[in-house]
Amino acid sequence: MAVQPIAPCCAPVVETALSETQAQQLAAAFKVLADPVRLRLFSLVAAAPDGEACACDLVEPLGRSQPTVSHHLSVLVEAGLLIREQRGRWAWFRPVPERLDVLREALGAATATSAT
Amino acid sequence: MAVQPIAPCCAPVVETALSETQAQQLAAAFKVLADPVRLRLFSLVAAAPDGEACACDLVEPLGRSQPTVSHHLSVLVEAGLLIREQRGRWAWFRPVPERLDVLREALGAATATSAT
DNA sequence: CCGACCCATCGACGAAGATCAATGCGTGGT
DNA sequence: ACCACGCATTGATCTTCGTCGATGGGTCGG
Repeated sequence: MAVQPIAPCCAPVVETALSETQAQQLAAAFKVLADPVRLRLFSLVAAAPDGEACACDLVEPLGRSQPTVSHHLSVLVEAGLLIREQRGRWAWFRPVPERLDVLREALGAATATSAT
Repeated sequence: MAVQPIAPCCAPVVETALSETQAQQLAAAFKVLADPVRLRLFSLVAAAPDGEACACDLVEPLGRSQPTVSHHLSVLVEAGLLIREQRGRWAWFRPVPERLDVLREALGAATATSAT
């Protein structure tokens, strides 16, 4: 997918208009999460009991082929959302939830729901 | 793009693993924002001085053709991020920032940056 | 009325991406 | 050494999506 690490790029979208460059970076970041397989992969790893997961345990629950899962894992690693660690013949993945902060900040502050 | 309104679907991605249906809904929501033109459109409308913007003022700053801008505006409206109001021959758009709350919540709570 | 204007829709084209079968490359057990 | 295993890479296919030119439907001014 030609992915780049998710990096802070801009003030909240609701406050100031984005430049073309800022919009491209933000869109690329959202594009990483704009796929159900990648979302499930990240959530599987992030919700794993030990804070890490083996690739061998990720293929079956997704119902996709092994190359497809490997591809999506690479995208997540390149985006900085996952860290890959090789242990013998197994590849283990740990989440980097701080990378999500960039996107959350770009979405702006939470809207007051029941304020007067 | 065959868009559906952005709606709450799931707990934060870092806490519990997403089901296939939840992942599809979330991915669809992120896909709406995974385009630089749509991001700039939304930010232009959201940052407009009067809280609304005319479509006639959105074509030129984006550098895209009028049909393209109209298409992206439709996607944003179908997703519930913008509201379209027709006034004579002009189409005015207002942002619905609350729709972003769903995505922010799905990203989970903010990560403590300098906490001890 | 008639023409200018704004905008949505249609049809088509090209680029990007998701997917899989086949293959290659390490690693570890026997 | 050899083979089984786990995973990445390649090549190819099919779908999705962004884009634009052309067109059509309303709306306003003269």
